[in-house]
Amino acid sequence: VRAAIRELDANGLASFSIRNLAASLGVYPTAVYWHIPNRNLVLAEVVARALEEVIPEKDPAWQDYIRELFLRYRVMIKKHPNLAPLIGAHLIGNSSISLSLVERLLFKLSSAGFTGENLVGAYNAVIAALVGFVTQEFAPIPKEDSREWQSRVKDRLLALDPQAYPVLGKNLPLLANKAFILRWQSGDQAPLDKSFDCYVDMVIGGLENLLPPRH
Amino acid sequence: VRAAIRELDANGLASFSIRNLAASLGVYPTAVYWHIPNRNLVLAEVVARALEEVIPEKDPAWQDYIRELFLRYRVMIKKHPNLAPLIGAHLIGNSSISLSLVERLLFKLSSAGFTGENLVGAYNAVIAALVGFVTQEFAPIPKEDSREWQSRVKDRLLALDPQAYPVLGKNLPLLANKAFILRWQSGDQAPLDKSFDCYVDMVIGGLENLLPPRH
DNA sequence: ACCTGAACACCGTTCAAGT
DNA sequence: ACCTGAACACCGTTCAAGT
Repeated sequence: VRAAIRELDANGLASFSIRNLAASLGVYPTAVYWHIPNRNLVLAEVVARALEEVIPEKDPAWQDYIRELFLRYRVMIKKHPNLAPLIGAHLIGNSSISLSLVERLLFKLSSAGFTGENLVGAYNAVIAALVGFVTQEFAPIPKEDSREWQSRVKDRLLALDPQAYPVLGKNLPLLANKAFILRWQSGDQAPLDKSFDCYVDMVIGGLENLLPPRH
Repeated sequence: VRAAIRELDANGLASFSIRNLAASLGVYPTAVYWHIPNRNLVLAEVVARALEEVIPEKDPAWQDYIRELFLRYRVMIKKHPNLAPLIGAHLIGNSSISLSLVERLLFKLSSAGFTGENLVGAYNAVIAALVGFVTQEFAPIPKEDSREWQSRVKDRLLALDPQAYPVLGKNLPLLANKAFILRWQSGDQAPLDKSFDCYVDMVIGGLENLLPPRH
């Protein structure tokens, strides 16, 4: 699993193969299959290990717990950006991810006042939000033809007709390479720090808004 | 592009190959390369085409516009669940996605009162939230060993120690296969309708909360 | 203009054989 | 217990050749 993480950090998910993993361990590809049943289970273990360090250690008010959880998740992905699509867009990890993460979050949300169906809704909303922003922020750019791809994105923005797209045109300097769909670099090159703070505020504010009225 | 969407709907992203695409068109694999430069550009066009139908047609208050946008995105992904990871976890689409989508959303957010850096923050928060939930809801399960994988997820939940995980244990019937990390089916089999509504409320409430005070 | 066909450098995985 | 080695059915992409 450690070797797999090294490989993923170095070469990305698209290039991760059992054959490369074996080579990095100085062993024949087929030897790996004595230790693990298949490629997906290697990735599941990688995801589980990475998420271990995301669980907050402190135990503050629920709002701060959630903020801390979001920040820690993003810090982890900054260290391992190539894991972003794996956690955010595949269910592979579900068989291995620690249930402590889940229990702790559920506990915090129920202490906030969510119960029953509301607890489920709030939990799902938090997990979705936790993973959603960062998955997209650190989504990989196409590997083979990255140069051409980057200039296609960039050029069509610079050549944009401000008559046809007035708000976009007016705010282009603020948006170019700093907003989703308008970026030609991923989060490791062009992080969206400010927007992420904004997003976390939105999530916490929205959750407070969702709380059933105290009686 | 139409043939590619058919292939993706039928067999998923993992199985999508230029060779299969060519076969479905009754042609040699290499013939495809006369029409498109590479596999990624096929996928970029697919993403762009799918997102066209997501733009709301009506022009209501910004809160309802955003709700409509979220609902339409989810309806589209319900029709093409295998596109979820492509849009949510890769930047491939950025070179082809229609800028009208962006302009319309920016216009609505600026009409709500967001300007400058706040506009960027709100825009990024909305796009992240829009794609985040649905990407995870419809994330594919491992293809080859789906049976074993499903029972691994299911069995460890059913065998869970309620002493060690009290909140999780107590709410297990509400959570099993209905909450992120605790699911063994994807959104096409086990949709998270209620949680999604909850999530949209959270996002809109959070955005209102984010608005700079009127003067 | 558009397709065939051979070729190259890759994959995950199985299975028999070694030590 | 753990690894080698051959093999199978796949990939994306290039390049020369056909019509």
